[in-house]
Amino acid sequence: MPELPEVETVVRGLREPLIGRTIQSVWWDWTKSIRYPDPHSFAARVSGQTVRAIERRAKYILCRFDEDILVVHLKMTGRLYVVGDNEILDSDRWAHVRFQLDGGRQLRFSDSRKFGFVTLVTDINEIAPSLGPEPLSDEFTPSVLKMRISKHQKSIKAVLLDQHVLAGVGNIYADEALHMAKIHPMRGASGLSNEEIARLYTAIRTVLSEGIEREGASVNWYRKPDGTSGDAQNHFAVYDREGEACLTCGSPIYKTRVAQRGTHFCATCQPLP
DNA sequence: CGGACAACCTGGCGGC
DNA sequence: TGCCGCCAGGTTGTCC
Repeated sequence: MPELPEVETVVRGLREPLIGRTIQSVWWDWTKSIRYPDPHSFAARVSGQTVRAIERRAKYILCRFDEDILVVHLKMTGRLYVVGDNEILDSDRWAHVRFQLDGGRQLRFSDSRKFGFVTLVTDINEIAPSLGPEPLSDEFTPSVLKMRISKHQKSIKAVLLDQHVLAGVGNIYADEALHMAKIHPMRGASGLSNEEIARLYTAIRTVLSEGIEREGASVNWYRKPDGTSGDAQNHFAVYDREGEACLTCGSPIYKTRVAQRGTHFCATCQPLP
């Protein structure tokens, strides 16, 4: 899925068309895309509510009404977008949940793989308790990173993917950040030096910020709410570049398996001790 | 606690 | 062209 930069891009793109709009009705064709409450209760409760704010927490999209919060997780292939009156007949066989808005437009949750979901809560902690800090927030500092990763014995890659340690980093940006910080993904998280942690801190913030500036990475399914692609995929240093030359040293990029995830790295820039 | 793996699903791609 | 196996941005739960 979309990771932090992609979700942030979706959130920014939805504010203009959604804030101030009132949901009139809800249509669905896949019950499990609506996690809570049951679809009929969900539709009844959402109908008549007006969108007051759109925010992001980790990889969750928060659509705030007066009391309730509509939470959306895109998982691997989810999309959230608004179609206008003239495009209302556009077909999207994967748009499993559709919110009819006042003014004639429609908010769609589309998800070919059906891993994602929409749900209704009154507090984000109901679905995502104990999430780690936002990596781009002021509360995230090198010492916070050190404190949070050093208590884990597993690989640094696995720790970066753990949303309870740090919220929002996924498989692509974990590989990119580790390459930028010159740290091998299989290094033990508790064995990193202060200097390495400082580099990793800067690298995480840099790759995520650049990802947002480029409006996300369109690998496969991700699209911005307006339907166009982001640009971050054209700037990957290692992700999806197996066999190609490292942009830093020219050595071939290797792909392996770490934490059960495809993992890309440069053995020259990111040596194991 | 950590690691391996299955589940949840479908589509795209490479190989034969 | 057709079929088959494998891979995929995430998260959660189970088992050892």
